[in-house]
Amino acid sequence: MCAASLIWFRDDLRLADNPAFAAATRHGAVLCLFILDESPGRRPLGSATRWWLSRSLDALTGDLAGCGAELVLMRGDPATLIPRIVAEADVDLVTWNRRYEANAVALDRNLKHELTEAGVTVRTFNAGLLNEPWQVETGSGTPFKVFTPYWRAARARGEPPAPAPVPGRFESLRLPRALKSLAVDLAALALEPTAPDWSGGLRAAWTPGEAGARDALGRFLDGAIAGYGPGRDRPDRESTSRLSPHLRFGEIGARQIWHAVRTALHAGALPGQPADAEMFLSEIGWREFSYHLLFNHPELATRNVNARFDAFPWRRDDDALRAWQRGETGYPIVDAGMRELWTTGWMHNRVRMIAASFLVKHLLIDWREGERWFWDTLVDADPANNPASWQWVAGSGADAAPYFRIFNPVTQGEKFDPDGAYVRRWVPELNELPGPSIHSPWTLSAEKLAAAGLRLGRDYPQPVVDLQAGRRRALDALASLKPG
DNA sequence: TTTTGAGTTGTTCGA
DNA sequence: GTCGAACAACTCAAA
Repeated sequence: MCAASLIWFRDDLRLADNPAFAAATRHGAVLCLFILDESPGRRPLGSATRWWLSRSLDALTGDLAGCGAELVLMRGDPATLIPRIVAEADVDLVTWNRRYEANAVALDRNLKHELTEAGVTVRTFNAGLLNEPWQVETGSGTPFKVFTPYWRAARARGEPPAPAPVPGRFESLRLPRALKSLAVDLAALALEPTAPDWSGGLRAAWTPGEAGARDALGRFLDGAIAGYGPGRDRPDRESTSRLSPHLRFGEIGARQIWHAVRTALHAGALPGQPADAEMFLSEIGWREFSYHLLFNHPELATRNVNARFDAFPWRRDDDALRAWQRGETGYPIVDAGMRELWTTGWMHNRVRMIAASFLVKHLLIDWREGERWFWDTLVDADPANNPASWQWVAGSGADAAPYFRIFNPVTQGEKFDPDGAYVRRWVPELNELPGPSIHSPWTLSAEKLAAAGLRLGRDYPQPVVDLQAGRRRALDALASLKPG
């Protein structure tokens, strides 16, 4: 019989620098498979990532078609589907790129064991990370809990391997007739919203897929990476890479980004700004650190890393939570961010910190509420980044953030959106307010508000909480936690 | 084992 | 308007 292999695509929806895909093509005729993972215990994707996934699968289908191959789609539990496919299709090699969520790790491990017992070769790879979570450890062999030493140790391991090109010609394997009934078409996965279709803003903002990821990286290296150091804090500018959703689904890998940045730096294409490049690479480092945390804290999305926070006096306030979600808190920079999120499925990183801090500190609402909302609405909602970042903001995570770091949305707005251009874009009802006063409309006189055609409480909300009082309440709540 | 320096992203107050 | 200090104490990582 002829050699046949199965590549199981998951969070690695690309053809270049995809080691599992490359290994499958080298082995024999390849069956390309994606399963919408509905295994028990798997956290369902949020609405925005479902939309992205749909578009990304569509792109991957096209890219594979260009190689004369077909992407087979299924839904259900991979633990039962894959052995069945392997047996029916007479596959003798199965490959995939590793995942790091606890339930996915367990599923993959059991499946590998079962297939190996059945005489099938299973090969697994790292496609998404510079270093896998267990590869970076302290001198005493324990996981890191602080970013800076983690990143130092990661860097000390040297350059990541150079990315591999798209494999050359390969033979594709068709799905056996007996399995046809398991395959579904993309529409049947029902990943995209229909009634109503709210995805217009997402479509306008993004091009999911490997080619879209490549373009985004190219644009960033040609533009915003110069001056990234200070520029990345400016939501009023196109100052970040916008690669996060592409990374989320592995349309591009960290190794590819790393080497593209280094190459541009060496070629002198980044005019005298190694510091900007370094700053950007450290953002990739934060993603790596988040995966390190997720792997070592499997319940990162639901449990405080710092158990002392289990006693934190969170408030339940459904009205305030709803105001935050809808971008109606009365604090313009927060509302702008939440509306950018709602419209485009993405929010500038600086504004994420401000909006998250506002929910957790000023409103004293449990970080898990925010994490869940972001999980549902962000196109880049990532199982490691999202919970790790929320815990970082809340102070319950593994970091050294001083307790008194409470972002003031007015100060932050004046500092990082000095002309109010970002607020004007997403909160158009404030458009006529003059200069920096746009960040604190409640301080304006009735005359000035009227001149801008604005009545607070009708055209735009009164602040949902007083900043001074909210800050005081958060500090008191933090002080109530017993020292560990 | 003990010690020591350090820890992403801030705000406020008073001189 | 600008600037430095204060804001807790703790934990981490490495020597």
